[in-house]
Order: sequence, then structure tokens, then C-alpha cells
Amino acid sequence: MIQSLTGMQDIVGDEAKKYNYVVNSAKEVLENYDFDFLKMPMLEKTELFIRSVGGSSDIVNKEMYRFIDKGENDVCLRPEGTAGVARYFVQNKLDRQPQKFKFYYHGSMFRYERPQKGRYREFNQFGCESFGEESVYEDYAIIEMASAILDKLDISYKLELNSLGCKECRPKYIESLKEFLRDKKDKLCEDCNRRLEQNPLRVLDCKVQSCQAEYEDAPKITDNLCESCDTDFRKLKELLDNNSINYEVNKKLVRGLDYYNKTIFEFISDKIGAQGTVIGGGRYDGLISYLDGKETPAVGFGMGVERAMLLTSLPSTQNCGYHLGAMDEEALSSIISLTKSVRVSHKATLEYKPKKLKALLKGADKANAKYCVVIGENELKEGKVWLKDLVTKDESTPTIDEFLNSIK
RNA sequence: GUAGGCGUAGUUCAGUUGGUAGAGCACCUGUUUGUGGCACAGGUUGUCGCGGGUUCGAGCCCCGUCGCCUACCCCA
Repeated sequence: MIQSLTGMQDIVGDEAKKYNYVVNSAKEVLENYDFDFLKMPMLEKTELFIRSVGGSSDIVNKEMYRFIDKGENDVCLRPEGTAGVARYFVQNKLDRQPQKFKFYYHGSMFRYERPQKGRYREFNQFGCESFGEESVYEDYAIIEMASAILDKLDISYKLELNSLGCKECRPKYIESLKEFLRDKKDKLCEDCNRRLEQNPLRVLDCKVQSCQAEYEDAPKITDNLCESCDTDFRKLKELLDNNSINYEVNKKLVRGLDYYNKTIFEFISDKIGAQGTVIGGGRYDGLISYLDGKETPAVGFGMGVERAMLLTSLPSTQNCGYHLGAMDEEALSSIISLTKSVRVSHKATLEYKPKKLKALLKGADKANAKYCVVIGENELKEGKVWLKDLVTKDESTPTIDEFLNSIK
């Protein structure tokens, strides 16, 4: 038997409905904020991700589905969405345009990791990116949209917020952090020692208790922001306060992708296991220039669709549509033609074999239909149908034309 | 890559010290021949994940392998 690959799943039935529900809800919010849908390729040149996500990240180092194609191109399945949007932006020279660009996207992303709750090798992300807007109001708007999506899906969350500083203040901060860490090198775990050189900010969210104890007195980025970063961070908090979006500043919050700066945030749930981040994002003003574009401010977020699916429930559905069937072989061709007409404007299910009335009604229940339409011996003779509303239990026997007119 | 748990009918699971497999749900049929979601009665369904080994005999023990779940790592 051929099985699906590890960490790849088929989504069907109620799960598929839920998938659409999550994506459509997010879409509605984004459309109201005037974002455009961008459908991107799943396969890109590997270099794109090395340059944007960052060579030091695990995503690029060991989690990419990477291969050489028949044209000798080094390619990989996209592990995240932002890089692709940025590539599109630069490729089409939108960085030379004075106006702002806002996009949303959704679809499969691929990371070769061990699956666990809320994490798959092929997973779906819904994300958005805003280019050209440096105002912190846009950072706020992005967070507002994210919270609007979760509210719409009735998902409760904790919003964590931090600022990573800009290219002025962050390098200085990293230096002082490195200095602080060097003295403690032998007290830190193996991972932290590795991070120290590769990606020093990451030590701050180390989960080893003994490490965390050492970091209590570490310099905090939020205490070392330059004036402009500090002002923006205050402004952002003020905007959130004024609009009753609850948040916590987490001075140890960092993000895994190298391109972030200034505002970063995560919407976290404690109900879905260890992978609690449902939406994560922030500002990445440097990314476009990493990809040879003109320096362009940018901010966005990504939502894990499967994680949102774990947290939301489908709105209850009511009976709808028609279930049609015949009671005799002779009535079958009439019922088939009738079903065709019904399906022009309504959902309809059809029994291919003649069945007793009882079985047809059962079938209608199973199909979750609102109406059951039957042609039996009597109806066939008189050119009528037997129609029953399964919810109100009302019955009638209109002619076929009367019936079709009534459902138009 | 590492660790723990699990793989038995469509599904959820039970299977006692090894003696050739069971329940609920689902499904199908029937309960006076054209009235549903309930109740009752009956019925269908398994290479016990796969491959080896031990044994007279293995779902149960041993080895290997694949897969699933959870956690570490990392991240949405």
C-alpha cells in the first residue's frame, strides 16, 4: 500500500470545511484593509531563502526540501511566504514606485522537520506583507488585522510584543549582549554556546532553566533602543492601549528569521501543545535590500492555518439542499432529469437506485438535506413529485413545473 | 538528529500466565406491503502495520523495519 509521506496530510470533510472557514475569514479581514491577493510559486531558487530567511537559521540549514532540477538549478520548496513576496516585489521593480503595496497570500509551505502537534512538513500559512510604509501606524494595523482574524474565528490568545531595534541600535546591543555572555560561557548550555556566535539574540528564549537564570541580568534590547525606535515602540503600545488590544511586552521575544527588525509580535495560545504561536510577524525593513532592491520599509505576519484550525470550531450548519430519489425503476429517468434542474441553483443529492420511501428519507437525513423529493408510482402517473420539508415536516405534491418554479 | 508512547474490523478500542480474534459506533436488511432522525431483531467486515526469529502453537515473547502520536531542537 502506498502511503502519504511523513508529515503530509489529506484534509477532507469537516476538516476541509474548517480549512476554508479559517482562510476565508482571514481573507475577508485582509480585503477590508485593501490588501491584494498574491498567488506565488511553491518552488523558488534556493538562494532566495538563503539570502532572505538567513543562512544561520535552522529553516535554511536543515529543514528545506532542496534539490537540483533537470536544468541544474538549485531549487527548493518554499519554507515560508515572505521571501517569495519580497522576490516578486523586487523582480517587478515595485521598489522604484512611490506608492505602497500590500499583499496577502496563503498556501502550502514545506519544512523537513519531525511532525508534532500543530506542525507538519507540508503546512499552510496565511500571511500578509505591507511594503513602503515606515509609519508605526502600519505596524499597528498589521497587529490589528491579526487580532481581528482571531476574534472572527473566536480564538483566544495572548499577544506578546517586543522591539528588536534597527540597524542603528541593534548592532550595539548585540555587542553588549555578547560581552555579557562571554563571561558566562561555561555556565551556558551547548545550544546557547553555539547561538552565542551564530545568532546571539536567540539565547534569550532558550528553554534551559539554568540558562534563563543567567540571563536575568542580561542587557535588554528595549532598554537599549535608539531614540526613534524607542519612540515608535511607545507609540505602538499607546495605539494598542487606545484600541483595547491586550498585549504583554516580552523582552526576551526574538524571532527565528534573520530579516526582522523593530516591531516583532506573536499571538500565542496555550491550548495547542508546545507549538503555541498561531500568528507571528513583525517589521523587516532590511529584507528588500538584501534581495538587491531599493531599501523599503516592510511589515507583515504569518498565520499557521493548521494551528488556527485546532483552535476554532466550525459554525453550526443547518440542513440545506434537496435529496432526490425514485421508488420504482420507471421513475428513475424522471428523477435524474429533475435533479439536473435542481442543481442549477441548489445543492442536491440523488439516489441512483429505486428505494422504499423509508430508505429515501433516511438517505435525506444522512445527506443533511432540508427537503426530500420523491417520485413513486402515483407521482409518475400524474407528473408530480412528493416533496417533504424534513425540518417542518410539511408535505405537498406539486407538479414538476410547479416544483421547479418554486425553487427558483 | 534525540527521547517516550502506540500500531487488532470503516472507526474507537478490548484481548486476561502464548492455545488459531471480540465489543460499541458506523453500515446493510427487517419490525403488515408509501413516511425519516428513536427502539428492537438479524447481518456484513479483519493478510492482529510489515519482515524475520523462538515455540507443537504468537495479536500476545525476541530482533529488525515502516508508520502514527507527543516532546526536545526549531518554528506558523
